[in-house]
Amino acid sequence: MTESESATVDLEIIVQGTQEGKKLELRLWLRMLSTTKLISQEIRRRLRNEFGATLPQFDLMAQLYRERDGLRLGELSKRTMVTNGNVTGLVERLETDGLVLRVTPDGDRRVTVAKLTAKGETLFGAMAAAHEGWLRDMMADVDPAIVSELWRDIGAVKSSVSNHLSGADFD
Amino acid sequence: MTESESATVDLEIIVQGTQEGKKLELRLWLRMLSTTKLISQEIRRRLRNEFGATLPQFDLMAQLYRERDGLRLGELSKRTMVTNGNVTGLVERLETDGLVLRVTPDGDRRVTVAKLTAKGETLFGAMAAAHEGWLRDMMADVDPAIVSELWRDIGAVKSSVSNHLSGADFD
DNA sequence: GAGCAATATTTGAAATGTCAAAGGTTTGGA
DNA sequence: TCCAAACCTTTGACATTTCAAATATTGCTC
Repeated sequence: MTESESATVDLEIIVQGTQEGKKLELRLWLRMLSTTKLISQEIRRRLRNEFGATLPQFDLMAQLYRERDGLRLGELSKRTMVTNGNVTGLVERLETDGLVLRVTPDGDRRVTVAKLTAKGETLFGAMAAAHEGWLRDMMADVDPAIVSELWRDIGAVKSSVSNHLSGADFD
Repeated sequence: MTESESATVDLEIIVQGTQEGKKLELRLWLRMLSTTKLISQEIRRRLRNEFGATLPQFDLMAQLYRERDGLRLGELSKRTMVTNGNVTGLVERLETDGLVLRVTPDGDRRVTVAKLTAKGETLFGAMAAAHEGWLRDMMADVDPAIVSELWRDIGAVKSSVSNHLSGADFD
């Protein structure tokens, strides 16, 4: 490549958005992923140390907490973004710990509905309060206005992604 | 609770920032988590369908791709944010597939260094190119200026989180 | 030079994760 | 009515995940 060609290329890069423009989406994704991992690990560690629970269990219980009548396993699977087979084992273990109850409704015997027990509700209440505090602490250095902006803009990302999925997925 | 008390509470909520203000960090976290899961699942599906690879394998190979001399397993563990024990199995399977090579350097026999094989480099090159394209596609509806902003602001979140970890973690 | 702390990886147990196939149940025509 | 398609959950094979304990090696100290 001659010098003049090189200069031309550089100009084009600058015009198009400067190097970073090229892989912006990739860089955003890597940063989202590492940040999410960091926060997840911290929450996982605290849930384990303070409540003896796991993050997936917490997620599942969160869904049941706001649906006091319980949820079908398939519905739980959608809401937690966890596969059906996985939900089976998850609920199984929570039932063993007395936090969740499984019921088969009269109308349709294909269905299994999971509900929080009283013990489950109590435990989740405590975990949820702590969880919210942990997040506030972890994000304490971030301007609330920025937090708001992020919430909105990540919503836009989620929308875009939802509209460009290859599989049979949709939100 | 009387009606007047109830009204007072409502007013306070509004003054303080309207319901949403209260749990902003929690809401941001939930949205980050679900968005990350969504993107991860899409990438995982495509890696599997088009290359027969898994996301953790892809991540690990990405680190080795930019360090042609290889990396010690402990270093791989830090960079991929995966535990030591996990790296062992991951590298083991990649070695079985002929994508990665394990070497023990002369100087220190405690150490294992993993390197990409020629086959591994070729495969990863193809995966990386596709991967970048998938991300561009998925985020196609998001204004590049927003993507840039998100990259910066999520960096701020990551910083804040890093400074408020309970364990012996730091970045 | 013997022993002990520090370092690096592996191992083992338990939980989570995916996918595909298999099991029951319901439902809606023919 | 019967049966095939659709629906819901479970199962089984395998990969990934964490944590803690076990191994192996090095390096330092006395």
